[in-house]
Amino acid sequence: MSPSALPYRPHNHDACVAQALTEARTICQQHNARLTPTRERVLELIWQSHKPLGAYDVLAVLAADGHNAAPPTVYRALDFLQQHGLVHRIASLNAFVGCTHPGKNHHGLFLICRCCGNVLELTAPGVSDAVKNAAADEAFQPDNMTIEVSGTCPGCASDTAHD
Amino acid sequence: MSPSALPYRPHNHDACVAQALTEARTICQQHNARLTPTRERVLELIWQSHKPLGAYDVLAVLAADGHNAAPPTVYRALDFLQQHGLVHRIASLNAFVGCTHPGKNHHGLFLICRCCGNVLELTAPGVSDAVKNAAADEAFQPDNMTIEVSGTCPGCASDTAHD
DNA sequence: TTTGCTAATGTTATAATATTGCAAATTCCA
DNA sequence: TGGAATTTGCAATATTATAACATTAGCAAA
Repeated sequence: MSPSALPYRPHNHDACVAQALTEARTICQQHNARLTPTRERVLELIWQSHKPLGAYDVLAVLAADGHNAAPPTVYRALDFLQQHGLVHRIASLNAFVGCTHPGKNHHGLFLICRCCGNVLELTAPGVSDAVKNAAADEAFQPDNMTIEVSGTCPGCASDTAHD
Repeated sequence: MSPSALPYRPHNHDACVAQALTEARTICQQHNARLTPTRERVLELIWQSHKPLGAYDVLAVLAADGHNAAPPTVYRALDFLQQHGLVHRIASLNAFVGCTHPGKNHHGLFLICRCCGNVLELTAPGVSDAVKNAAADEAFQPDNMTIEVSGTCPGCASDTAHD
């Protein structure tokens, strides 16, 4: 099994989160950026599952935490985390997931399961190359790409198979 | 020059619109679907340029037309047009563009110029295949893909080059 | 021609997502 | 410590999208 297939399989998710936070601290240090308590908490919340979380879902948890937060609080934290490559925004869902390859320079491809909602982030060089070629054919200079595929993950496919 | 490079070059855009409307009528007939006046007007508005138009931009024009329209009017028309493959929604912009390959079964790839706002839709089999392969490697069954690339179009690149 | 069905539209309200602008507090560091 | 820059708090508002229900138009069978 490829390690990237994690979200679709049982795994020790606490370890996932812990690792994400540790990596985030390292990266922020390297970038000389401040992973403040709010930012760290938002990152932790985003990482609570492999399902994308909406900004207002984050906001609700912060409120439950007793944090007196307003939308800008959340959007600012999310902007910061995106800027440092710690979370990705899934445009087709208006929601956010933790980046599973932080630090590495990459254009993610996201496999979004319609059934369970989990998102798997892949680094697919073949895809980025194909996109770059297609753009080059039109003399277009790409600087950012959004590639999101929705469908059925292996887990959900096997579940429905014997319904 | 490939014909698909049209949006980035001067062209007789009225002809573009006229052709889009004609094709739309044909397709709706084939689908046994009704291209009502509101739907046709919305399609025409979407086609007024190759820049994506927001739902509320459409709404504003309808209002200026004297049409007593509310958001659902526009969203319904847009849903209809999307269903019949006549317009595409650009997820990263929350906006809509006319489909330049209506009728053909395709997954579009969109090149979005940050500078002029024009969008070029490509049918790039190499890209879809690469995405399908990447998905297959994870045993993921894709059913819809969003591929949006933002960057600089050739026209804008040459403009800024001699600034 | 009426009746009844379905698709389409009108209408009001509201939900969900995101941003602006300014003031206050905190952190950095010289 | 003092001053600049960053971060946060907060209120208001902008933008995008949908829900729910009433009404009307198109069309075919009785």
